[in-house]
Amino acid sequence: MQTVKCATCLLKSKPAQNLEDSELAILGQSCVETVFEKGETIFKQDALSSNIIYLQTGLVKLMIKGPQRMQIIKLKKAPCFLGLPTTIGDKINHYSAVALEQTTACFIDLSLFKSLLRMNSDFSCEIILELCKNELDQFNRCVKLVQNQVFGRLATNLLNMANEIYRANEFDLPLSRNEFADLVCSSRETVSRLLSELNQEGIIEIRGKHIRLIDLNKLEDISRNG
Amino acid sequence: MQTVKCATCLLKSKPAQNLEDSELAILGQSCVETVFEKGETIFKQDALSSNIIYLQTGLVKLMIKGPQRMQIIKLKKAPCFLGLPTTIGDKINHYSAVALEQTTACFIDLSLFKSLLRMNSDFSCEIILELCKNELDQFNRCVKLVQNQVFGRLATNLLNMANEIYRANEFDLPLSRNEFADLVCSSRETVSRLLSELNQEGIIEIRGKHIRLIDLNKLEDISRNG
DNA sequence: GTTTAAATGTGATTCATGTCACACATTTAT
DNA sequence: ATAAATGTGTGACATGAATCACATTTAAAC
Repeated sequence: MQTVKCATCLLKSKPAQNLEDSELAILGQSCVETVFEKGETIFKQDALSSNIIYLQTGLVKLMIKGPQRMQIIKLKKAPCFLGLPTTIGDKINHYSAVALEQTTACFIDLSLFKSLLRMNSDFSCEIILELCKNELDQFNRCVKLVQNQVFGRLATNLLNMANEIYRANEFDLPLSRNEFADLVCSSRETVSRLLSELNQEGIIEIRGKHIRLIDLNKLEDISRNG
Repeated sequence: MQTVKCATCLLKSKPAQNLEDSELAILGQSCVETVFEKGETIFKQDALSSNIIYLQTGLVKLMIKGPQRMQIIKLKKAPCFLGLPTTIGDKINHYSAVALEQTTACFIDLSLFKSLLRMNSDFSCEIILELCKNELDQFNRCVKLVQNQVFGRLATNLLNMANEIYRANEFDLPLSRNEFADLVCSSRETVSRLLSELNQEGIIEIRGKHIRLIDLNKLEDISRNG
């Protein structure tokens, strides 16, 4: 039964914890679950969209087309909602989402989502809170982007993956060097060079995509002042 | 009577158009109006805050402390709400707001604001919409920041002021060269140089702070591809 | 009106990082 | 298994823009 499924699955997300059984039941009726393999596009910039996406499991990159090249604006890890800012204003996606590993996503009809917002004020307040947090994060990302050099941004993103995504100091990079460059807003060559340098100085250990953060203090320092 | 005042003033903002008379009356009771002169700080990063600010008239810069220097993240023109992202999560301001011209601001108690969000779902939906729009804007700003060079960002911001803030091709820059540099994420010297250059090429005309945009097409072009 | 301080313009210099070039490795297709 | 395609490391070089240094203008203070 889909109703049950929604109740057990969506409840992992903080805003949805405020939804009542009856509301979850409504959700369940128009909630479609889909599995995406690594590399598959979940939604695409400039395409029409009338869904909010709830990311049940997996990892996703959000990408936006710039004047020169594609850029990764952030990584999103399940459980979370995707595509609120892109869907709720007009019906056109202003960025793309691509799976970085096998990912389960539920498509929620936008009008249904909106009526949930109206029905349950605790739910909508949590959504507001999350949006506010996102905006702040984005502000800080911007500031770092300008005032730190590539070295600092690289360190920041490595730490971020360790702390927020994998919760471990050893993990496999979910991105190619090229994608990593798009994330830290640099070029493939520079990223490659700087990773080697960190490796030589014993701050990290890197073998292909596998990475181990060794000297966290030094990384923090580079992240702040680099 | 304060109640009347709120009804006539707040209604200019789109989200507040959804508030009912009774709700506006509640607002009026705990809404404090203050006038800020040019240069005065409305709220300050790292300080405690328990207010949402409604900007009635005027122009404000939002600034954030970076590892090296202060940076202007955006200009906000009345009428609008200020400080949602900074206040609603925790109680600490994550950025500062400073008046760029004489500005009238209403301080709204946060808990009151929150209860309005709960009471009136149309209101909260409009707020969500505005937050989503902000996040998108911020994404795009980030992308431009990285992929355009200073010339392009300069042009973008000039056009922005003409179109969004002053709605005229001739206006007085509300910022010093230093502040303008903080806005386009560059240095005072570079901004000065590039403005001179645009002036010499007859794309803009500049005399001190007074600026006139002449060749809008060329500016658009620089804004896109510069 | 004179003095002082702040804001601005412009040249010379330096540096981080993007770009080009190519070798090598790894994956995918045939 | 071999070929083709894609991803990666590293050197050489070019360049946008920050920084330093100083002249000059504008605004503020007395």
